[in-house]
Amino acid sequence: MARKTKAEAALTRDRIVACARQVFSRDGVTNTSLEHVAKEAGVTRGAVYWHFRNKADLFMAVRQQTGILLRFGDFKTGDALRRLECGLHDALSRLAEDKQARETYEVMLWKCEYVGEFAGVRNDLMAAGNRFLAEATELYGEALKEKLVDPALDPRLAARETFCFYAGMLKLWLADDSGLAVRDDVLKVISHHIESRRLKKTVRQKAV
Amino acid sequence: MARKTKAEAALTRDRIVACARQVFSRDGVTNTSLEHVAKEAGVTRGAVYWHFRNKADLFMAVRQQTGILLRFGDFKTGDALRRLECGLHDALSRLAEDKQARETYEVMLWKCEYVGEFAGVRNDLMAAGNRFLAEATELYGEALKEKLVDPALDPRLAARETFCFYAGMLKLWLADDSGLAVRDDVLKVISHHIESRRLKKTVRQKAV
DNA sequence: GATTTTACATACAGACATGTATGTAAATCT
DNA sequence: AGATTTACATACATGTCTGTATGTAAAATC
Repeated sequence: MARKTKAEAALTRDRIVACARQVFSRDGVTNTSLEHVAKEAGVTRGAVYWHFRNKADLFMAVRQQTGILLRFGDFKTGDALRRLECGLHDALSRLAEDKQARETYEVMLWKCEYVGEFAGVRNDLMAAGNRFLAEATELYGEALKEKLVDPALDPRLAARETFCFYAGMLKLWLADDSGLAVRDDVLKVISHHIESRRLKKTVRQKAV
Repeated sequence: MARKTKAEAALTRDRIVACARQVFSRDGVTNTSLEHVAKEAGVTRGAVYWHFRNKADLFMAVRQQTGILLRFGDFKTGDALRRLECGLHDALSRLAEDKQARETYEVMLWKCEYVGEFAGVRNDLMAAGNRFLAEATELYGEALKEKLVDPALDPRLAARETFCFYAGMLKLWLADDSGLAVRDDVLKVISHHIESRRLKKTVRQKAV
């Protein structure tokens, strides 16, 4: 077969990854054979095995092609609570707009078994979770200093709570057909979660 | 082969289900062949196919063998918020004590791909979720009537938030090795989630 | 311009899973 | 007590997936 140019090869690689994501999200990771992926991408398994060592390796590439969802650092305006809210808001909005991100996360949360070679992926996920926890703890700490929240609030617990909330929301949002109930008003639910912590002025002055 | 008595047959059936849960939780649903399950249970695939139509059917049996985790109805004492808290508390405690429940939920949340025949299971899960939502909404409504919470609280949104929180907490708690951080103080996080909604007396009287 | 890689396609061998068909001895029914 | 059904074990036929080995024509290198 006619050898492809380097640029062309990069294109087929990208195409394979994109098709893998699509097929994974349709059939589940374990159920999709590399031949299914290859056929979808218009190549043979030879091409897939040229670019990737095996399915797990391809799966990693799928994950890498989709960037991180949550970037608290992007938001510099507003107080700590608002920055938290904006971060979560932004993540869910991106999910709604970006089909690629949606598919990738659906695969990770609903169409993948974290076993064997994939157990490592779960550790990756949890590492990302720990970064979330650290950032959220930081932000709640700030909120405490700025007296935006009940002075008795424990930033560590609050961050863990928000983490659980976010993880569950993401998963439920992605449960397509059945998740529509949650999907309708995620943004409101997020605001509710964050804003319900905010102390009203009259409350802050007169409470206890 | 010597035909077994009805009682004996029921025992082997139970044994197959129990072993299936164990193997599922170790190797993932898609990766386990019915022969693996059979071998673990000390029978052949013949026995498995006698009792179950296929793997999906067996999986349903695994789910059914483990009862429902969350029973708000069991708690009659205390105000609405406390009953909510007790329900969540109880679910997580049961998870910590009951290995069977732990394995079953680990399979459902981490070791299963919701695709094809298993898409129906996800709908089951979401139906259970809707019951959760209904009960939680009810309880928040009560809390509102009893003036335990901010009168501006929207029970519907609050219930959805708690639902997301619970779903994420369950999933994170079950991420064994990596989830230990969350596991240590789930109970405190739950209390934090519920109690942070409770209006303090001085606040309730003087706010706005 | 000859040589060496590259980017695949094709071919091959082995493992494994599934569903069903068939056999069978004992439990259950009548 | 004979007939029937049950609770499996065994055997079979088939499809599928994986990894690797090999072939090849054109890029890339020199």
